[in-house]
Amino acid sequence: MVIFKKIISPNYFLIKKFCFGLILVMTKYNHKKIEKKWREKWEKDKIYQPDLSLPAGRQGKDKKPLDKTRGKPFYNLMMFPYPSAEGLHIGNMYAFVHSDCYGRFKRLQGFDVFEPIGLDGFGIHSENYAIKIGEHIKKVSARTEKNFYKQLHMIGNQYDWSRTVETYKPDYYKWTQWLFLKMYEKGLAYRKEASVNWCGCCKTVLSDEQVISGKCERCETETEKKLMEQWFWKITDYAEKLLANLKVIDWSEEVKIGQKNWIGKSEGVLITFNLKPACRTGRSQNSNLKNIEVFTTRPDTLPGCTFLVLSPEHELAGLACRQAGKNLTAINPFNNKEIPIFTDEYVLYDYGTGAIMGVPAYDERDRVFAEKNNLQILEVGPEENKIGKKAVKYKLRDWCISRQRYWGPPIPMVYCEKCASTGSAQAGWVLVPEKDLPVLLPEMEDFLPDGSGKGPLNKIREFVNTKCPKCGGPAKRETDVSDPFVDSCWYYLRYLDAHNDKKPFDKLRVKKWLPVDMYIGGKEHTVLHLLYSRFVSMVLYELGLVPSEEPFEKFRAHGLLIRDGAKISKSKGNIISPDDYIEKFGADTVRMYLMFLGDMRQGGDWRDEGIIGVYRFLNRIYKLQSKVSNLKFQISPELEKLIHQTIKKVTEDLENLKFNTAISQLMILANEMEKEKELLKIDYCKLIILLAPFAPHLAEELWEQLGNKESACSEPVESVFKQKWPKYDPAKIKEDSFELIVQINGKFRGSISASKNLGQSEAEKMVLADEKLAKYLSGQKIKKVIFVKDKLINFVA
RNA sequence: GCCGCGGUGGCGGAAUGGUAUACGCGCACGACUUAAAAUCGUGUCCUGCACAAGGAUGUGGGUUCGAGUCCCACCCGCGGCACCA
Repeated sequence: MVIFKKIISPNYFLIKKFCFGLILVMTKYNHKKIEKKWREKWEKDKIYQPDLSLPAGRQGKDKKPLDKTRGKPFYNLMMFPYPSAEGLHIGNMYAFVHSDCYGRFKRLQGFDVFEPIGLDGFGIHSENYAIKIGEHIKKVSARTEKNFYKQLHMIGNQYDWSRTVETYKPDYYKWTQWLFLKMYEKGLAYRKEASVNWCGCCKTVLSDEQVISGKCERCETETEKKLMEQWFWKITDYAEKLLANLKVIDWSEEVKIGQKNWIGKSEGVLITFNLKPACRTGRSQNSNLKNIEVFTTRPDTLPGCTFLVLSPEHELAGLACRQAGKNLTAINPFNNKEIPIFTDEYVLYDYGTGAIMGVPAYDERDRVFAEKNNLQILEVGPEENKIGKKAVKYKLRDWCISRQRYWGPPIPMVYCEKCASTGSAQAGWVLVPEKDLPVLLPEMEDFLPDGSGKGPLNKIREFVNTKCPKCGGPAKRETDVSDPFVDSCWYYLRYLDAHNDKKPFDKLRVKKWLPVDMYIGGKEHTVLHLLYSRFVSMVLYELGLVPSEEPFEKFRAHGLLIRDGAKISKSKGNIISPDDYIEKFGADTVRMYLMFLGDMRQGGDWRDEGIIGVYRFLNRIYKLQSKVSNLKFQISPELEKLIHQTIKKVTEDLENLKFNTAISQLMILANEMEKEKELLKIDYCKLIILLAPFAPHLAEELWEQLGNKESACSEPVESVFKQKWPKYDPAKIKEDSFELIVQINGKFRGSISASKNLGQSEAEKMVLADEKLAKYLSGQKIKKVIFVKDKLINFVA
């Protein structure tokens, strides 16, 4: 019996599987075959490569002339992924398909669309992942690159695959280092001491995101702050411009607010407090300071100032009181009263002047401090005064680009003692000249930090010991690598000239394509990537290398994709790999479901149950083809109107990135078309073009199949993406009748079909003539009638 | 604590101050089928026998002829920032 079961059961399942498969073939379109066919065709015909020739009239003799058949350049950019694990997850896809759908829409509208892709592979995420799985980062990167690109092919986006960039390849980071050169030459790169997070157990520097509530992410040891010399870029010089330009760029409002708050401009006053004369002659000999300057936005509260507080790093901090005492005192310039000076950590060294005036009556934190130290709280009213001078301060800090890690571009600087002593180089630091770039990231087996506090590159003597480019003497290389945000702040430029080893990007070419017309990405990048990119673009603009200060004309943030109401994360075990769904339902279904499940700006909730709806929809569209007739006949006016309404709605929704409602409108049209016995080919063609940005593979296939039949479509049979986006006829949408909403006391009681431009008295008569509606009014004393033309009538009793 | 975004059926989600719940999922019933799956059709916010009448957009107020939408206060969820004087 047991043996019998063993024999029969696999066969039984095989038979079942076969039958099921057969039915699938009969009732479903073959997405695997269709999608593979079109992916290959798109790539073979290089159909998505834009015209990157130089602007007309300015190209050299041997450059090919501008192809006039292509449209206006449209740079459609999406945030390139960082391959931190083996493969892309559905959250990455979420952003990419929306962006691609928009790009395809623009292509159909006749633009010459440039839509590139690449990998942001340098950085701590990738490095940590490699360390975690115990494999060398280079090996891991090679593997993830292959897999990421495979997945990105599968989703069917219209990428220009001839211009991919990977930030961790020498031909890319050579130019990241070049950017450092430019910054340094312009006086925007400098070195200073700054604190880093240090884990004493792992003996390594940690990034802020690796410190979870004061503890090391990996070993849970309490982290400490360690002062180290680091490289900075002077983004603060551009604070005002970064702020001011927010008014002219078309970006998601929330992101602009985020940047504004991050820049944190506040206008106030610098007030000088003289130290008490006795103090100066005494213990403050080692400081030249005769006074303390504070920054305040409330100079009118000066009368209530009863003490000063210095940050612990302040020059005079050592002399001030740690507890109530009178080591050092100052004079309040408003009332000449002597007030104590304290030191406390609640005052930040790098904001304002590193010193504040304590006004416990008006400031919550000052009051807490005063109460703790039993200080006087003076309840006096604010009073306008002219003490101090106006000043503007920003929260924005300079950008620390140093990373004491391995997986990044080495900062192209050399330290030369000889040049330092002769004063021929600023503090001994010498730039690696452009001709010697790239400074290659050396191969190393063990790229874990060595515990010295310096980066892992410090372990390689051959790398560190070098010749000074200036004097030729012995010198030492910088062993820090740069922040991955440096890689990503300029990648959109490199796409345009991805394989040029003579220069980072072509000036004329960027002139043709920049600024980026549409940039879609996550709002988690509100303040870092998006601010750094703007800053660097401003610098390049001043150098005359790019055509505009702002890199991204239009930016739209998308929301977070969650699953079953929860954030998608490994620990929750709810990670979705797009591959399985693409295998089962096809890329078109996955694309469309991602766009259908919610508003892009708000994010969405992926439910496995929901994807079937979109799958059914695409199959219905496929089957509709059998209703297409080659005969000419008059379609119903209702359907004709719906077609025009759909064109209008889908066009407007796509322009406003409302993909979800655009799809629902397509569903409405398809549902109506299904009810027809026959469809005009020209109408079905319109539906296919409208569908194309969402489900490109299926649209191409249907377009081709239509072309094999006779006539009707005026356009030649070719890629559907070479067709024109349909236009709607406003006259066909115009209604001559409408449903008059009837309200009694604001409550909906019914509606009457009426012709447009109906007058109020006419409308009242119609309501009274309606038995059902009139009964609501009988016995009521009507005080007032609100009449909104072509919309509603409201009787107020 | 501050800033931003949100809270609508069983679920994902629609709604220029004017018919709340489009579209989709699920569910129920029906058609096709020996049967199931697939597909198609009908119905589906709640209370009610009702095509009678009410009640529902986080809570409480307000403005308005009329509020999911505008204003005020509060509660909850998500994301970001942490003493920025």
